[in-house]
Amino acid sequence: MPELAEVERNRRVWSDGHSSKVREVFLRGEKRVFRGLDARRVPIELTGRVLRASESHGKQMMFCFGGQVFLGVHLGMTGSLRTESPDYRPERHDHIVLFQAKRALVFNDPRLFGRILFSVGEAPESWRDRAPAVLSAEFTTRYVGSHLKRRARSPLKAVLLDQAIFPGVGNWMADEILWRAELHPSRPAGGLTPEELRRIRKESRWVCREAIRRIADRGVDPPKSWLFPHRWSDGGICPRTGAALVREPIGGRTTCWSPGRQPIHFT
DNA sequence: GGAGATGTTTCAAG
DNA sequence: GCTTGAAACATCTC
Repeated sequence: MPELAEVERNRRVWSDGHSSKVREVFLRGEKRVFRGLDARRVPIELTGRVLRASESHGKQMMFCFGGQVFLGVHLGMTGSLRTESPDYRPERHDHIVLFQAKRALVFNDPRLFGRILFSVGEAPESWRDRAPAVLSAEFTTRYVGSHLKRRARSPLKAVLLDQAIFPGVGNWMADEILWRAELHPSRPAGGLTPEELRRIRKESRWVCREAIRRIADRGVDPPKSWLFPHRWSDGGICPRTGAALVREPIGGRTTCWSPGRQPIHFT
């Protein structure tokens, strides 16, 4: 269940293990989540290290250990982090478990779309090269506009999902942003007026900030006044207009929008 | 049994 | 060389 705020919530679960040493590492190194790295190094480097700090950025998380050891986690579509007791026995879809004195930090991912990054000395390149956060000062209307221009012919929905532009925005957040900005998800990204561009930036930031407050800080789902609870199945009603919502694939993903509120008038 | 799922990467075509 | 769309990845749930 991992978009920006869910990712941050998962990070906070493992942050229980800050300042504690890793006594033992369990991992299923042959699994796809370790693609692109030599998984045998992971237990060798991590055993005996203290988890010093962690950070999330978009859909990525980085856990930093003593000795400049870095463990990155991407939850993919079905990944999750949780803690268990120190005598926990790893189960079927647990791919890495870090045992500490008072808990076990567990990464579970049935569908294996998630990914583990690992490096020693400095953080992995993809972490160092990440795009500006939606909530950062660099995320200006000018910045958004220049990136949308490059994707001029793609539907807005597809561009909102581009992690190099909107880090952390996933399928439901993209729908929420477009619904609030009153923009049809099929609109070509290059055809927005300056005013519409400002709305994209404003609502992107609002949805990211509020999602973190509710989901990461308080652990509750967005309320009925959002598109969120109405978008998951056919038959949903727009909480602003009272009209039927539409669900159709756009940009390769299930997309939900409110026709009266988000017209296709190509300006 | 079949379709679809809150994601990314890769590949081929335009 | 860049953009774009579709397929592939693997498993579970409805």
